[in-house]
Amino acid sequence: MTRRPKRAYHHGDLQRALADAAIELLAEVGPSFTLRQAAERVGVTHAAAYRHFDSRDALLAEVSRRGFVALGERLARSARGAAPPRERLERLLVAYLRFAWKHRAHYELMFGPRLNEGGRFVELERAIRASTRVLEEALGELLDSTDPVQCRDAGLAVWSFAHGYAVNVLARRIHVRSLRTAESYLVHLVRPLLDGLADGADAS
Amino acid sequence: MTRRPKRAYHHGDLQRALADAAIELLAEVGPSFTLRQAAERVGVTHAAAYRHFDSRDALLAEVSRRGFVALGERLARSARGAAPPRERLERLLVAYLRFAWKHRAHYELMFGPRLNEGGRFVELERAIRASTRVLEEALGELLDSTDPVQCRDAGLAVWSFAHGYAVNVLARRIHVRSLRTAESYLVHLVRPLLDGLADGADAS
DNA sequence: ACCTGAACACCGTTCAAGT
DNA sequence: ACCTGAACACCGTTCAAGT
Repeated sequence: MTRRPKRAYHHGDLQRALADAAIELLAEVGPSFTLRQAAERVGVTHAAAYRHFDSRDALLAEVSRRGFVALGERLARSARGAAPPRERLERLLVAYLRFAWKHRAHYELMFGPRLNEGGRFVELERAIRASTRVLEEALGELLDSTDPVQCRDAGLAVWSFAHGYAVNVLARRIHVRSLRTAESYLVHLVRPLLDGLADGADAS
Repeated sequence: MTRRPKRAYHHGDLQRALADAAIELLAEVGPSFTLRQAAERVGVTHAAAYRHFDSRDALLAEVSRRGFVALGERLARSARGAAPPRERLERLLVAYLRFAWKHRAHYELMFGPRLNEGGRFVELERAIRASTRVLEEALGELLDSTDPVQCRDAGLAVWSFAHGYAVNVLARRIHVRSLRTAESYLVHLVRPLLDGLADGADAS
């Protein structure tokens, strides 16, 4: 489909506009934002949304997908500068935390109860996998390994750690005064894990 | 399951009955269960719920609190048998995963967007802290340390890891055919972290 | 093809009134 | 003190009708 240049939303890409509005509302009023609010923000009747999304959950899934795409981009950019793998990993983790911190509600939606039950929303799945690829690559270098299984395991371990930490920070179960504090505490806490991974690779 | 209108509830502990019903509904229909459904299950008008809870969120907070109490009990019980700290920790992690697996929706609610914003719900906070105490104790033994800061850091690291792993399993981002498989994979993945923690304690 | 208007069943919350 | 009945504003979803 051809994209009309700078038309009003009504004639242009309403699907995209609704997702944009939903992401804004997520930041402004939280996860209980309404399909009708999103439609109103775009300047369209709420029934119009159903031309582009099967349900509110389908809209949420698209919002979630866009979140993973954005997260993947941040991670990739943060790892760009050439650096020893150890430092690269720490930068990745910090970038991960920053995303969760700055897009709190969006992040919580991404990791909330499953939006893609039943195998629908294949694109969401793909976006998730792509977002963690950078992590596995950096770990491959740290472990000096090309074994995909080993890299996947390590990637999963580090990702799980980062996510669990982010959740604890967002829920204020960790008392930090600023994002900066949370960042350095994360780097501090993850050190044993990275040490353990690197040593384990040596031993084998 | 079977609708049984319990006459006794009306004169008894309606607050408890509503929370019970909510937990059942969480398992049966998921997180979008309704305050009205809970009231109907108890055999009471939905307006009656507001005599015991300020809002639906308050009911959710109570349900969450009860979840953390239950989780704390499982963890404590799983660690009871005398065993080397390493094995004890692995049992704790397995018990943690089992809880998340068996009470999926309840667990997701517990770690979902914050129910206790604004410092209300102090009891929820206390239940959360209590549930992780066993973890810190076991880590104190592993690290052979009584330094509370060190134990808290280690506890936070292991807890973050366990939570992140559980979320990835529940979201089926990790492909496991059974709970048993998920358990042993968890033990496998967490090994580097425990190694790193133990080694780090030796070095200092 | 895309959107509107109107309707439906349902929801959280409130409150005067019953017991 | 605890609960009911009725009401309010709002929601997700559907669909015939407009353009």
